[in-house]
Amino acid sequence: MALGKDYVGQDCSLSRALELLGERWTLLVVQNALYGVRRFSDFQVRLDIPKAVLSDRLAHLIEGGVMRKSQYQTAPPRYEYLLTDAGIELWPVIFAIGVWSRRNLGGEPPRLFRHAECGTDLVPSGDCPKCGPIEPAEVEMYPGPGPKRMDPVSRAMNRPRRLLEPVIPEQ
Amino acid sequence: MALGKDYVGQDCSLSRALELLGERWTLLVVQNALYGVRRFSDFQVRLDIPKAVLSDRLAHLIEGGVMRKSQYQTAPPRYEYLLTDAGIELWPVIFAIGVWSRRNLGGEPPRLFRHAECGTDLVPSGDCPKCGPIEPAEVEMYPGPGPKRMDPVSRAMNRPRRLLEPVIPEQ
DNA sequence: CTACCCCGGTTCAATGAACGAACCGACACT
DNA sequence: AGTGTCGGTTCGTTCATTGAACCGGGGTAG
Repeated sequence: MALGKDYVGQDCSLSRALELLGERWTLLVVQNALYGVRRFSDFQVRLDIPKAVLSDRLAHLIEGGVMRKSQYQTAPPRYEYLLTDAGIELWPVIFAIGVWSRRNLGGEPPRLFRHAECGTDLVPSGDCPKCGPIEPAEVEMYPGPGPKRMDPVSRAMNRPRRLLEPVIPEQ
Repeated sequence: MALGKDYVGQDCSLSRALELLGERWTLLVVQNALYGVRRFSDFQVRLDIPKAVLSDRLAHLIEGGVMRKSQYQTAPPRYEYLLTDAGIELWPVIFAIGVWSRRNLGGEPPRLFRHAECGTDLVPSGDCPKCGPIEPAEVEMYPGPGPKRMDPVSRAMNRPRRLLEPVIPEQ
């Protein structure tokens, strides 16, 4: 999507954002990164995405300044994929789409979000109703009533935890 | 994207929303509907989108309850495409992506948004800083410094006007 | 009456993207 | 020496997008 045959000629910010974020899987990758997924193989397990596509999407996100690649061991060289500040700023977008989806498409949420400090669930704007606007790192996710995946990565994510806190699948 | 090879197995609201909204062009169609575009040919002129794709996307949006088709003349039968309430509720999502894009990808905005009643520009959350949360119908768009398309539909959109107010290209 | 235009589409061949299976290289462990 | 893990790449098949051509109902100008 990002080469040549884009949303050329569009004059709005939305089209520029969609060239980067509008490809299939991309927003789900960012969402999982917010949820703490960092490793190539963990994204792959959680998303059931072809490796070639994941590789392509991560490359585009890095190119676009949304994620960055960081080496976490040298022998053999291994990398993890982290959100940049620009990427973390996508939290309101992802939360807003989730809110819209639950209101308008229905379905039980597998995860809920509350302000870690005071335990109050976030309102649709993404703010804490008691404390006002909060950072993604102040948000705690905890299991909701909806169905959950049972792969090791998802299971590690089903414990209450803050956004951006690294997911460590057991074994 | 919406048939068979979807984001099956994903457990989150985001993936359900993306099955409907994540296809190429779809969010741009919704955005233009919020900006007042209603007719098939006007979407087509504004977006430079293949007719077959536009037809497909409108059908999916109707199926998903985001838009509805309304007859505006009988001989010959002509239809316009309107947002449902669910569709109008996508305004915060679209505004949030636009805000993110301007902050993180740069570029001059061709359009700015203010509260129609008091004339104050909206804050990133989409609220009016003086009056608090407001409805999309209370938002007025007006030309910003960025480049603008010059097709008849876009030209009609470059005058200050409220969201959802129908665009009527001259001629 | 005829020709042409507008609107809202559909059809079709060519191109490009996504999928999934197979493979690979570096290293660790047994 | 063989097996396993991580982070990929390669490749043939399938699916989606594109742009051009076509179409039909009706209005309008000559």
